[in-house]
Amino acid sequence: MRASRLFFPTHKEDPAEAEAISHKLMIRAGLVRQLAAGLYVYLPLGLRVIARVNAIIRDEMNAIGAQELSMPVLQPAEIWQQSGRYGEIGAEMFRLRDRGGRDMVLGMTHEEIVTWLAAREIRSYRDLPQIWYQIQTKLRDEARPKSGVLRTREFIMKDSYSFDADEESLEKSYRLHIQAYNRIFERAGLKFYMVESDPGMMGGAVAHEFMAPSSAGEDEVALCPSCGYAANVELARSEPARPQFPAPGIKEIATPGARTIEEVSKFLTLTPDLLVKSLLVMTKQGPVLAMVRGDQDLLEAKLARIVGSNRLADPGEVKEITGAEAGFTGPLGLDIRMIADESLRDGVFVIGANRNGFHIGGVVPGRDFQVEFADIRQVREGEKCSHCNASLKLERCIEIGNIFKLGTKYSGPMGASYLDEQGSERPVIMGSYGIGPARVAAAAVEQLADGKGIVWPPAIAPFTVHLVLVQPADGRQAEMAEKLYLELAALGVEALLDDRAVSPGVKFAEAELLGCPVRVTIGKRAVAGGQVEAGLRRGGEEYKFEAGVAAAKIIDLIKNKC
RNA sequence: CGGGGCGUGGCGCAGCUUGGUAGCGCGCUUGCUUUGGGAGCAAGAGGUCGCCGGUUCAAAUCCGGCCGUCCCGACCA
Repeated sequence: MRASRLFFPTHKEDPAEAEAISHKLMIRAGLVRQLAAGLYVYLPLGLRVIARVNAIIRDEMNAIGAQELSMPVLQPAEIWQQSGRYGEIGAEMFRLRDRGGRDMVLGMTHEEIVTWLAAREIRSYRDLPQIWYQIQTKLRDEARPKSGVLRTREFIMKDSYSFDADEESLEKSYRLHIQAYNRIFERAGLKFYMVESDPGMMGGAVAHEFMAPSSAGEDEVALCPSCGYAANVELARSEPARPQFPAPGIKEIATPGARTIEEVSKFLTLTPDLLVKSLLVMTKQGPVLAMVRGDQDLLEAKLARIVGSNRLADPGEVKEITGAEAGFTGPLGLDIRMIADESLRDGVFVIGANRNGFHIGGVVPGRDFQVEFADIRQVREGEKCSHCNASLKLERCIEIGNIFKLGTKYSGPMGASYLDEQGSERPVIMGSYGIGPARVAAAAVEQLADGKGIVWPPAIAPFTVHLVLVQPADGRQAEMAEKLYLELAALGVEALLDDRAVSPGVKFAEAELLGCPVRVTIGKRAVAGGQVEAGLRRGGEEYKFEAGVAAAKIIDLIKNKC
């Protein structure tokens, strides 16, 4: 491709609306343009990157025996009613009517459609197992699109679905996906982890996410450097240090004006881990008292898994239910559901007295009041790993892929079943697996970019070689560059030839901004010395090659150093 | 959905407090010069100041409403 013909509008300055590095650079390098919140146009260079990511995905999906197909984005609402998700999912799903007044949706994912297909076409255990995939557009009316292409309302996803006769076979399909995903992300040049994740709305019991560490990510994962335990903080477990507890023995203590953990702890000269933080939350089944240690934070996602969706009670509700103002809430005397974090087990704590200006000390949860114990706290950096006792690290990550064991969540209600060897009808056991190609690209930008621009991993770079022809007007330079460009093409490497009549400074700066792995310079020095210069975008090493053998040498360089 | 910021030529911004005929840098066009690190000189083109309404002799500027977009939070198959 010649730069003189390539549409790649670049910007010198960061766009005002961008915060994330990938967002700034993908706009500056002319990869994407924003149409509206969460809607992006992919320009030629951006699309080339996505196409290369997709090619890797296809390659590795095909390698595990998956078969590509394509399913509609526009879907009848009826099918979502069958699975039950039409009612469960709220404003995040785009809903519309066709001209005949039929309710339709724009697909946010394709479990329903693929299960519909399986229900009709899979009949016998002989038809199993199957893995079907597509690379298709998804639409979600996101509450908050953000960070460029990292969270958008319309995006493409590689989604695959496995169909198996039993759990054991599902395990195989699941493992095959793990294998494929590891290869895909390695080939794409990313640093990533596979972590345990919350199955969430997908249903099913087991799920993992593939996470690319980056400060632009929206998720946080807990990692054990010693045993390899890795989990999304939404479900990560840990062993917090246990304080020295005082002797038990209930006694009321006046704590005038001390409401927050900090104030009470200061007033009583006790460390916060000797206090109980009692939070009144409102659920569909009524109020629930959630308790964590004073030094810890409640993780709402964990609580939600036990009590369903919930919100913090407002001050009026607290007063009505506990009889005291927020700040003095505690479990004693309340006749509502109570859930305490596991770290409150076997300890002696100070709790709120449900009486303004008072707390109660010497309380033993489970003995002095009835309570369910559960893990409802947020893991903190430095807490001990539950498996090996090493210190956990927390890291912010971009979710680039996920895998779920669905079981019969969809096949059951939608009637996807098969006849086994004994002739009895059984539901198909399913799995669902996603990858976001745009997130893979953006994560690569986030992880590798430097002050000058993007640094693409070779496998997903828009071009592997960026040929800078310094002075196109100089016939000898142009001839050398053309020759090398054609030689590279003959060897299977499509280069970007910068044949534009712009100043050298612009060419070099833009080459760095675009981030192709190898930059080859042909200017007056090349004409005078018969050598071309090749430089690596990553690391910056420079090489000189005799013009006659330059193409072969550049190929070697790509193979060995990229 | 709650909180906050921003909306002025293509891009990045100033001007708004204190109302009076819209400015800077980059980019773009033309010419000449230049040509290994975002060139120089000269001459140009390009703006309903997000939208609607109000106040005023007069509104980019003050007031009200709406819209868009970004950030934090909630949410997130």
